[in-house]
Amino acid sequence: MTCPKRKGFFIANEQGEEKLSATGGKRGRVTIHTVAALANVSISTASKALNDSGRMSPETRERVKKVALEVGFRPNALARGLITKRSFTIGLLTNDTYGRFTLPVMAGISEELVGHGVSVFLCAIEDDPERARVHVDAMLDKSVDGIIASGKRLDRQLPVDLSGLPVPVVYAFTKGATDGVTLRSDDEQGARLAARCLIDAGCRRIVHVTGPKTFQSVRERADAYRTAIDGPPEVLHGIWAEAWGHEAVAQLWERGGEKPDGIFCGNDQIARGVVDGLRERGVRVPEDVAVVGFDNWEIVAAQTRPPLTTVDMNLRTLGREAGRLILAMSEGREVQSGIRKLPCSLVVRQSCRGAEALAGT
Amino acid sequence: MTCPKRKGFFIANEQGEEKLSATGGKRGRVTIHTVAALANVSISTASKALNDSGRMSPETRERVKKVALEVGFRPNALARGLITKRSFTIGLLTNDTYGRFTLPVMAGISEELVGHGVSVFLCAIEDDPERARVHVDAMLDKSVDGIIASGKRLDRQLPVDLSGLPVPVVYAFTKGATDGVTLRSDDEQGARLAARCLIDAGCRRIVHVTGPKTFQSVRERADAYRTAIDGPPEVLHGIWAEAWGHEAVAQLWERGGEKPDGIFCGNDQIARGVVDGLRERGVRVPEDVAVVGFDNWEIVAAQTRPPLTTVDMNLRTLGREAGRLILAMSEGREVQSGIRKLPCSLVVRQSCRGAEALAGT
DNA sequence: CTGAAAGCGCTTACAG
DNA sequence: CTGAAAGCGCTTACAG
Repeated sequence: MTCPKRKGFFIANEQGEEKLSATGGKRGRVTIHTVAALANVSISTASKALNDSGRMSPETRERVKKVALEVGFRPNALARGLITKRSFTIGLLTNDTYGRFTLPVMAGISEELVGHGVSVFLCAIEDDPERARVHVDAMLDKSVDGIIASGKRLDRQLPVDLSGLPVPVVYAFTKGATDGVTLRSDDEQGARLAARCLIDAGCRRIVHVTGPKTFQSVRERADAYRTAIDGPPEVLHGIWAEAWGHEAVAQLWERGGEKPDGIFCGNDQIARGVVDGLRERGVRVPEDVAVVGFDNWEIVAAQTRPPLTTVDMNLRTLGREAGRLILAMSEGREVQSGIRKLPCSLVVRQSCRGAEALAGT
Repeated sequence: MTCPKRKGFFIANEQGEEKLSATGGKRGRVTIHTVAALANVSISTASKALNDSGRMSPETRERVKKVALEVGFRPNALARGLITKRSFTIGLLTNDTYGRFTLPVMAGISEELVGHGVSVFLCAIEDDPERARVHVDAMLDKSVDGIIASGKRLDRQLPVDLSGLPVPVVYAFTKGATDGVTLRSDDEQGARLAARCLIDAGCRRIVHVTGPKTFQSVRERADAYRTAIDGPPEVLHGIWAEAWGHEAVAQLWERGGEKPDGIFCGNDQIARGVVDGLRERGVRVPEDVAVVGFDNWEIVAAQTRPPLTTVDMNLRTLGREAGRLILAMSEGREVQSGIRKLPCSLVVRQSCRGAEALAGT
């Protein structure tokens, strides 16, 4: 035995043998003591070997790593976090019950972070300040490395003040602190994409059927639509529902005058109502009237007859970006504050085929 | 000064003063040392006072608690977890990308646990065994107190083996280990609810339009339907899509013979297709044909014209139950293994009004 | 090149 | 009734 006869040794070796014989491990996980004992080094050296820190002979480092691998050693994140002040966890706060926006964002965040060993707490707070507070406190107790606040409107804040928290915060798809880091989609650019698609499809008279004017995104999309089209703009405001799509078609077709040959809708639900309304009137989509939606909400867009051409806000990418930023901030890297607009893209299905239609494809 | 002049004191008091002057707290959070120093007790006593453990004079206990409240002391969950072996975190593993099932389940879990200080890691694994492994390892590293595995099919397992893990596991809406604890909805009872509603509405010839026979839930619902109705059963299998609903209506109406006066659909998407198909043929719902769906997927059920009467699997309740169970197990309480079926309920909207229709309400 | 010691922020026997 | 000591499983100066 070349091991120094120190107190920890026998215990460690005991564990080691137990671990080697029964890899299930009932009496707790294998700790760094086991690895150190088995590799015949001190736990300091074991720690440094595994973290690629400190200086030691390459042989020693390799030997320790090999042993660690063999016994399936995984460092206890709680113990590590206590010292390093990094817990490798972050929190995602959301008030989006349906998950329409949260889920893609969450997928992106997770995608970006899981490779860095970071896990994500999901906290659904549903606009309840009390509950929000409880969740935030629970996360701070657990020393999260950062919090991503996500919502469903750009012009509303979550019902809890996240400024002045001892951890970095990134806002995604919700109104953030003025000096915070905020991520959002570029709705104007998205609206231009939609308008461009309709124009390319040969539409001359394009109407915009959208949601309540109180939504910032509604105003932005409408503004972009107004400047993007050639003819006189017409914006019809209503609620975010299929029924409003029907209703709008009824209004447009039951009044006198020229009918539109292109309709840009504020979201996919409205678009679906519009398409259904048109079909019921015997108006063909996209031959007589081309329609473009907004959101690319698969369940709505793909089931519409014909399937919707629509603007995708690339929420998953937005989530990845949020993950990247919160990681950088939690590692102490400087991140520029302000609002970052991420581009939308157009998903072409049947309801508007853009230039293809004219090309006769 | 009545404080013993021990080493920790000055540091603690220093922190205490900093904390009291600037409640923001930049130089780390306030620790139990601060509380102890300010309350003039040892940290052991402080700890016991705050945890309502040990014995001491009520005055001392109160004094410590008061100080803790004043300085906003919150125990570091990492440190506490290291000792008590409870991290007050659990993991939710899911392969349900859309969140159709996961979100309500998650809401229920969270609802049940947040009051106990437990936070939930959400891990979306999308049927990728590799990713599942990475997520599970990351959670074990963080010493989760338990894992809830949730899916979207009762007859499929998640792509990772969760048996033999050092933490308890509860399966929700997915196939679990044979000796595990599994939660699911009672689909047969749900189907009986649907059949009963149609029968009560006066339907004499009820057809079942549903999804692929390969799904266990499809078979269970179909079996329950067969025994629940009076007349000869007829089950049409297809895919889980609106298009199949249309198609089924076409098949039923374009062949000779008697038409159904009631249709029980395997999910809300199919039901929506059926209702749309009927309307397009001039068949009135519910007057000529009553329709009942399954899932109560708000976005589909409420937007259908007329809105769908449908079976709700009460996934939120299922989530709460899963939370309750995992909490019990993580606290070492015995929980009976096996499959637990939770009852469904019927949400009555317009497409089938059950007995009301006959009552003339 | 390697290890003993101190310590992260708590809890829990144990001693007085 | 209260506190000193040991320790959870690690990391990190520091000393040799």
